[in-house]
Amino acid sequence: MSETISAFRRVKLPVQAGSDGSDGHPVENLILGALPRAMSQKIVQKSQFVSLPIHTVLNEADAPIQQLYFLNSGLASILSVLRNGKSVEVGLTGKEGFVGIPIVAGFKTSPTRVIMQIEGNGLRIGAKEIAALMNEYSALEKSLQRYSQEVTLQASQIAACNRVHEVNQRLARWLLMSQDRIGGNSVPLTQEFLAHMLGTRRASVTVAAGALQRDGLISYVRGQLKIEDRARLEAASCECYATLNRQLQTWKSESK
Amino acid sequence: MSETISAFRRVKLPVQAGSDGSDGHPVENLILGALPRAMSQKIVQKSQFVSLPIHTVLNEADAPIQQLYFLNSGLASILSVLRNGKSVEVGLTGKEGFVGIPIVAGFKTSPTRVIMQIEGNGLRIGAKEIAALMNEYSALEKSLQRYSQEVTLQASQIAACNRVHEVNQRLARWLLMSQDRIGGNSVPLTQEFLAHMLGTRRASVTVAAGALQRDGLISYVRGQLKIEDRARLEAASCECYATLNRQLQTWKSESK
DNA sequence: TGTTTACGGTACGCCAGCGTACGGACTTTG
DNA sequence: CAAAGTCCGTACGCTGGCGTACCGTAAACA
Repeated sequence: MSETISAFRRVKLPVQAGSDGSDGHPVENLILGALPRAMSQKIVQKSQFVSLPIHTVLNEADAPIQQLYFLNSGLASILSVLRNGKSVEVGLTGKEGFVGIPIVAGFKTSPTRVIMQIEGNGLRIGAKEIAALMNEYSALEKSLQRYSQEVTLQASQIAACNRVHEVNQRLARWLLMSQDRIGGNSVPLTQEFLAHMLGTRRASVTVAAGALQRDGLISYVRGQLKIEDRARLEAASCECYATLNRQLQTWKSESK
Repeated sequence: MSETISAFRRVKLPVQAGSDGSDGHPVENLILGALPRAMSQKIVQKSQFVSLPIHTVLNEADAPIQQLYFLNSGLASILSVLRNGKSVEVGLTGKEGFVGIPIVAGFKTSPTRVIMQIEGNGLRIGAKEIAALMNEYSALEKSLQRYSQEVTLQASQIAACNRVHEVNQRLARWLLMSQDRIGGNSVPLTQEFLAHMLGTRRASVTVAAGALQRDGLISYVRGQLKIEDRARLEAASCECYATLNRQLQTWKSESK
């Protein structure tokens, strides 16, 4: 792990023209989509459409959380940052969720870094604005709380997984989880960054991914990874993937 | 790890006489203590005082969460349970918090097991009752939400810690965290269960604890562990302990 | 076009921790 | 008091993964 995570560059977020809420940009975020249209419209009005290139930092550790993001596409990683610059992924967010969880409980800072792992776009809204909207719309508040709980679940499972499962399995789990969140079967990601996600060496990823490729579960070339046989990839993964999904499913049915 | 975690026995919880809310049992839980007296009184009225012997299961994984616990004393571990019966601790709760987090977000089940690691007592209240009270008192709801977020923080940090830090450091961290939660400097716990907490072998704990004892940081005999030199124990622990505390402190000041 | 950078394959020595097992000391129970 | 159980120390072989380093090839850039 020669290169520290500080290699992530800060990128300016281009605010797209026509992002005044008057549309032009379809909202694909699932939390917003599940809200009554009047409610989500109001949120869209108060927010800006932003492109989110790879490695964009959405939240920096210990920095005040100024805004919240609803992703439409792409994938963000929630990272726990260690003193030596290393970091370990503790959660994954795509269009099914939002970024800026501590805000929901009324906190203004977070000890975790959130970065775009696969480029995409989304809606950005100020912390104050969303707080006001949460007060106004209890349905919004509830669904943000629910998603927070889902991320807690992820973190818990990953905590256990990191302790007891080996790289091969964790890699398979990560690929499955990311595919679920971005859709499609192509994951544009280098081994270097996969290593950061899994908190391991790049060389270990090379070996693990090599084995998966040899067996025909995945294929890849220079930062373009493709899932070839999802069923067998699930079999190669540790139980954590299934456990997580099962619970998310249960919760989904409970909240109806 | 010859013995699986299923060795935890289910224990009947004796409901103490005089626990009708008319007192006799002082409330030492900090969440309840921080609420306006009228509010906490109401909660106490609706709940029962229970003794919680060691290894009592407060929540079983995947089982419906029937009640919520406010501990007055003792220590509970939140465990992620794996298929092979092993389990890994992802969080710690004492009198500063409560047990039954998913309820706050409206979920009825949890994938984690919560057990008493150090005996104590607390208040038990039905899930429905607390839900009703949360509706009535937004201050209660807020503080439960805040604590949920603190547990998420724990899980995240532990996820990273489990990945990159070694047993010695993790053991020191665990001892410090538990001391913070129970007060005093004596931790009644065998190496066997410490191993379960840290997700490692008992033999590894023996070695790590042996080193700490040799250096005079702790001392122990047969399940009675004592912290002798807290300052040096902090130095022996990984950064995770300090990081966690710093963030909790920050949040405490933010929520004023 | 040639040069630089990014990405991935491989290798080597090393070690923390695993699984397992045995034995000694203390404690509880009959 | 003996027997059974609990708790802890220690040991041994083994391996997954670490740190590091080097090299080939593909892509990006000047």
